[in-house]
Amino acid sequence: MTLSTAQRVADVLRERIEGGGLPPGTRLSEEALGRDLGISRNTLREAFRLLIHESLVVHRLNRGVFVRVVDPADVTDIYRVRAALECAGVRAAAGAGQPLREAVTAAVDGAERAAAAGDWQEVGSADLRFHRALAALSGSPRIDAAMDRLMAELRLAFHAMPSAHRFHEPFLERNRALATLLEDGEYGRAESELTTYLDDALELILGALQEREGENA
Amino acid sequence: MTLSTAQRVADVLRERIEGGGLPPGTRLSEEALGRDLGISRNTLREAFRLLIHESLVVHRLNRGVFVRVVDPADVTDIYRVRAALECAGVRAAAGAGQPLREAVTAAVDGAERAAAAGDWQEVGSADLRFHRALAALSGSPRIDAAMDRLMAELRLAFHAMPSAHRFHEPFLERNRALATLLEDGEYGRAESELTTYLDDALELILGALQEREGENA
DNA sequence: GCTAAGATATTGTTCAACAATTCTCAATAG
DNA sequence: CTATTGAGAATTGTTGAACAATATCTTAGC
Repeated sequence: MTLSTAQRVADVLRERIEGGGLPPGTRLSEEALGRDLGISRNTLREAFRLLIHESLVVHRLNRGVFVRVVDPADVTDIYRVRAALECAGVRAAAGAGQPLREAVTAAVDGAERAAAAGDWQEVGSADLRFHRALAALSGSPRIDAAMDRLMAELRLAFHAMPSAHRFHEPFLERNRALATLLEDGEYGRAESELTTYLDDALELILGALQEREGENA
Repeated sequence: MTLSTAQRVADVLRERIEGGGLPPGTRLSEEALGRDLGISRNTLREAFRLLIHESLVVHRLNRGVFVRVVDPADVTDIYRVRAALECAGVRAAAGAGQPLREAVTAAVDGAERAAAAGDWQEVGSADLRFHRALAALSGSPRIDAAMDRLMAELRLAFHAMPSAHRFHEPFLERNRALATLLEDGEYGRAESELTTYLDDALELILGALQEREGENA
């Protein structure tokens, strides 16, 4: 057995959460879930710890674990941190190695290919890879890890987005523009464009969240 | 009891580690520690997970957990992230609220008072507060949390520093200069000064680590 | 001195029982 | 009718034990 039971259970729960089967705010009862999955409470708790580390769920003492709720304040904060890390990457681009710079271009290429094929889910993945590649230009393992956690949190918020197509389409062109600016060494302009880019994306998401909020009235 | 057993155990271990009672590289035996602290292995492992999340200890599969060893590559990476977060704070200074800006000045004041009193340990604490206040200008809870983790990691490396006095003295003046630049709205100059400041500090620490490395030959 | 097989010790995983805490909900006082 | 309180139910926290998997140490043989 190369994968522990707890890991497999965590995989199942991760799928259910990201698939929408377990909506944000849901309480994950140890007894009910354990009986459902045929495992002991202790093993389930071990699985919870893995998901807590991914910040997919949160743990409240003596109250249990709940599927993470990402509210507008969280999304705003996530974009603040992204701006800091991705801008730092852009400013480090001049001194970054060739492989790191190529990863940026490769992500944009992938997004355009996926868009041409109409695979908008893959466009979304490529977009995440693009932004991760920007931050990775710093060459910092800690920044890479931080970006991964931020992206995992964002995925939860994306559940509220009505259409991946409509959300990602306008950014395809801007991704390409950013990549070109970097290739041309226009780091200052790339940074200011990236800043407004992130502000625009944040506003789109916040708008979608607010609309969805209105529905529950 | 408002704190879980695991949390209290984690607190005890954190103190022992930061106090030097458990030097970097020490293996934390589950059975021995559990017997020593009067808790079960399961609870101790829960405490370990909290410390792992703070990156005070590391876990190696089937080998147990060890007090974190911070090597030169780690220190370099930590300073890369600090540069990204603190510079982001400086650039957000214009839009930051009055309390956040006052915290920066207050930290510099505190450091100077402590230096005048000859309390160099307190100078070190005030210096950390100063840099945390810089990053906090972004107004981001996630950035605050990240800075706390980075500082905790750095404290482990500081154990290798021979003299807090010699290390901190030259930066007292530069802290004041930075705070003044911020008060005067000279954000561009503040950022470039901060960048060279962090580079200098990194070099000092790396030098000290290398010296200490030489001693163990 | 070095290698390999076996013995020992430690961590990984799972379980079931008990303790401590929170939650539910009806009864009561205002 | 609302707010409070308290007993009981439901849920999580903690423990100790057992067994499996892995690493480390010991020893025999070359």
